[in-house]
Amino acid sequence: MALSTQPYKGARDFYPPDKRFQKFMFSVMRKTAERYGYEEYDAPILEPLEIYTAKTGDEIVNDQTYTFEDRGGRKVTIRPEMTPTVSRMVAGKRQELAYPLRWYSIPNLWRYERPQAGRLREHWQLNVDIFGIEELDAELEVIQISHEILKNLGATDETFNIRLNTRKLTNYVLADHLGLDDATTHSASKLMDRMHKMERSEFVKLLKEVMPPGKADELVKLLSVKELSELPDSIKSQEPAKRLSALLDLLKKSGITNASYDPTLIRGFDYYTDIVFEVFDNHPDNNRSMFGGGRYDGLVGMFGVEPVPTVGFGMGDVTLQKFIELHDLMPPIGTETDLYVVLIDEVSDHARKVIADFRQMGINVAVDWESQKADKAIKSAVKKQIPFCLFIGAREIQDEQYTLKDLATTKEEHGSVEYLSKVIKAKKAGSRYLHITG
RNA sequence: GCGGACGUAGCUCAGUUGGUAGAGCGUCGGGUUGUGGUCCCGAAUGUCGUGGGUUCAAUCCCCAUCGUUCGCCCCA
Repeated sequence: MALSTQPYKGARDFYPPDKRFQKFMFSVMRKTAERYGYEEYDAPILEPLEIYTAKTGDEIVNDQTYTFEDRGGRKVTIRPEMTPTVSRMVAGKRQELAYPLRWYSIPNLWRYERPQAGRLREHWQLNVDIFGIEELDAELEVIQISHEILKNLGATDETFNIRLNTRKLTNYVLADHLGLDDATTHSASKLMDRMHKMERSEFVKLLKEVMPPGKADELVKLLSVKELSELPDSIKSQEPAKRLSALLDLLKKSGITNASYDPTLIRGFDYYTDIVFEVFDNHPDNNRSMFGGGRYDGLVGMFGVEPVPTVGFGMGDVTLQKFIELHDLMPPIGTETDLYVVLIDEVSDHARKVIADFRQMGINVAVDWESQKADKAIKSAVKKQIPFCLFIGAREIQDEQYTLKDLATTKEEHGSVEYLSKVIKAKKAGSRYLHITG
């Protein structure tokens, strides 16, 4: 019985071209985060189950995560998200860290679920968090970073939009303004989160099943506003509304033209305490939320230390890749190998020395040790997308002038190792694919 | 966890109202033994996802199972 060559359900193999693309995405993420002074951290992929159950307080965690018992009888979970982990790390050094902390990471995360479009069991997610700032500057900075990553990937403001809301305002509207009890507030907010996914009449019908019809009608009216200013005075005069309004203003002043208020925005996690945001793809074939984040001031405090105000977001690679493909932002990404050496006659000490010299010059060299025929070696190099071929045969060895072939232009030139290295480097520098410099 | 669709060559797929299969692309070889992408010629490759059932006979029908995929629940 032959073994299957397929990767595990819901997980992916990254063949070199896939990995190249991933490295490209990650490098844009890293460079953008670092431009804002964020530092990279990492942590174990395994965590004690409790850091997830304590937060959500539910057994759902058991059903939707990879959890097992280790040989010491400990319940262990493969991390499904990074936020509890980073909160744990901050809490662990609560007193000695220099605030504000600006941290980022690109962890591999796992959840036990049925795979579907844009959602696998395994994915990578950029996590950007700022700890220790209560003011809106934290929200502004984090949203700027997420906006700028998309821009640095080549996206324009027209291709996506940023929606904002605040948990506090939603709670005020449901609990205080409409006077709903806790259970009704909860079920109403779950419905609100799905409002855009259904017909309006369907939404109203479902809403009326959980609350008095009059209140449902009023809620629908409040959820239909496009701007904070359209809300009744009694609501928009509340602190959370003013705060959100100020943030929207700051975003506009920062040149972000695609951010707006969305009263239906909730986000699934319970740990958000105030402002939340989500980034939506504007492409008709992918009209969905790509990623988001918000303020969660209470999570660090769960570890028994003084709480730390925190704002962060998570950006997954699967949805981001879909965005890049749909908007045709995929850059040509070649191999890291610069040069494919073809030994025409035989492997000589001279040829070995030449190969070593190229490497010494900083050129990434692969050698075609076996193929005697030049045409096969060239085909192989083309297939590997290596930009240059170098021929070393009797002629070259004799006059120490080697033959370099540019596989894209088919042009050849002869020269010393030093000269040809410069030619290769010049071409490499010209093919920079990042939209961000450095 | 629930429901739909699908599973035939490396890839994309055709096919058989039940008699053990085909195309295109790709791969490999040759034309062209120091030069690729074009062209021409030739070749290889399948337990028709897996297991069981019905049948003289199953890739086809039935059941189960695994996998892929889309959606629901849930929500990175």
